[in-house]
Amino acid sequence: MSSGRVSPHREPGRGGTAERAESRRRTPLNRDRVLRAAVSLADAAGIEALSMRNLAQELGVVPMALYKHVANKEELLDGMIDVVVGEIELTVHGAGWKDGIRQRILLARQALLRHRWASHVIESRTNASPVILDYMNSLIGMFRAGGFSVDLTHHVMHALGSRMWGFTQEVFPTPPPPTDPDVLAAMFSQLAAQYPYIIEIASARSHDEESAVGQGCDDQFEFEFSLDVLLDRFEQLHQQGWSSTTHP
Amino acid sequence: MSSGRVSPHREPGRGGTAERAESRRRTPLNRDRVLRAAVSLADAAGIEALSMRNLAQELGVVPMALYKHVANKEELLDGMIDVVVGEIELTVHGAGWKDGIRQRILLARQALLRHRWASHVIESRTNASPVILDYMNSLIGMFRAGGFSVDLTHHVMHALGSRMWGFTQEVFPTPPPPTDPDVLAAMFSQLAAQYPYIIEIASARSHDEESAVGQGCDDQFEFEFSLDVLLDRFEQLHQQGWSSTTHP
DNA sequence: TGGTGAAGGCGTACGGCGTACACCTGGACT
DNA sequence: AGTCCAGGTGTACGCCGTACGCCTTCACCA
Repeated sequence: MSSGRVSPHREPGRGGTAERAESRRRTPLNRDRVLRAAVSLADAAGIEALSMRNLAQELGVVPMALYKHVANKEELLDGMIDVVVGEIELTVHGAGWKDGIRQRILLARQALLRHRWASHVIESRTNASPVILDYMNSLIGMFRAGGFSVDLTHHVMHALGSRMWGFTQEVFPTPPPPTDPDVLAAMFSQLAAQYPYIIEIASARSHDEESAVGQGCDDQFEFEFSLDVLLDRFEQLHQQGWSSTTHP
Repeated sequence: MSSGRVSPHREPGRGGTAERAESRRRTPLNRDRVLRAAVSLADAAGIEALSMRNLAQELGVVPMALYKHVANKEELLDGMIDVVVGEIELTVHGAGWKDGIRQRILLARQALLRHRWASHVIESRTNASPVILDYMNSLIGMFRAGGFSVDLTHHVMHALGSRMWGFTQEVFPTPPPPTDPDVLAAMFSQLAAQYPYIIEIASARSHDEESAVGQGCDDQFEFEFSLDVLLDRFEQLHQQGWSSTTHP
């Protein structure tokens, strides 16, 4: 694809007509275009396909050209996270801190879900950019506005952890459900003997589905359940005036 | 280092005396030794220093030799996690599900803390080994034994998430505290203007310490706080007979 | 006792990665 | 007209995981 790409420097390209064709890619690359292209590439081909070389090719440019706009790949990833986090809508809905925070986090979740690689990348980041700090600061502010003490807010933010970005690390393995029904049945009975409780749970959540094992859960439900567990308990602690000094 | 290493194949080595010197490394490598060495290497030098080449060198062997014992690096990482998870003490302490689970998870945390790379690796795994399934199965069993319904147990395990391994993804950036006091003060006032709430929190938790900003939190306290938030709320939901069908 | 087969270590090689470094070029500003 | 420099180029280096074929060793059995 995009086979008609030629190095623009070789052609004088002064002719008014030909210039138009080149104009798009001679627009000097800038940091923003690089980040956006990186996000698109990761969206389309997965984060593991995002190499400096692939990204450069996508932009019709030689790999080293990127280094004029980002210091290195780490900084590229930081910038990509900024783009995603920047998409989080910061308007406040709902009444009261609890509803407001709930809605805010669910909006964050939507942004993160549009870029499935983002949760993995965000967890690998070690430096917080202003965009990240803005988000955190405003979230903290919502607790404070709800009357939470500085102390409680601090611990509560820790307890939220990565859930403040709207995702839960899926440490529950959802292995590929084998299609062959015989194989599935055999595997099922063997697993049932060895891991009865896991099978019990996996089988139970067949509300609508009759397909016994696997099949995956309703991620959105699980997320909201977990979020509410946290928020509801936060509320209780707040109401009973919890403090780390009185409850060590 | 280890300069005296020579290919054993070149020397007949039949002489009884010289054989002893070689005996240690001619002990045929096996999967277990490979995994253990990998864990040690990651412990000592960090997970990013763990390459097949480095690991091979550590074992006095050529890189490709490892592939006779592990299929590829992914499987190596899986195996390393098995080693770590296998270190989790599965004896049950405390009375009642809540205490039992709390203790169990804190023991898991200890194992994970002995291998700081493990939390990052465990999150990147996509396949659950029998060792992992064993741990999960037994944890689920503790909820069930405590009278939790299959339904509630399922959601509760999701809510635990990676905390069931005893770690919390530290999405809170603890940037390096600049040593120069002047720089620190300047940075402080600038941050205070832009992220007042963050600064408020960061400054507050100076119980024992007087050093204003940064400095990191008491991880263990934060972990236990978060764990208790979850377990306490789980208990309430259990007592009030929560069910996903009645509380959609 | 000699032959054989498998287990396990070896060597070479390939394609991909991030990126250091020197170079070139076109356009803006003096 | 001359200078500067932002920004794109080309080459090269040292890592990485790992495919493939070879060679040694040794247990086993005829």
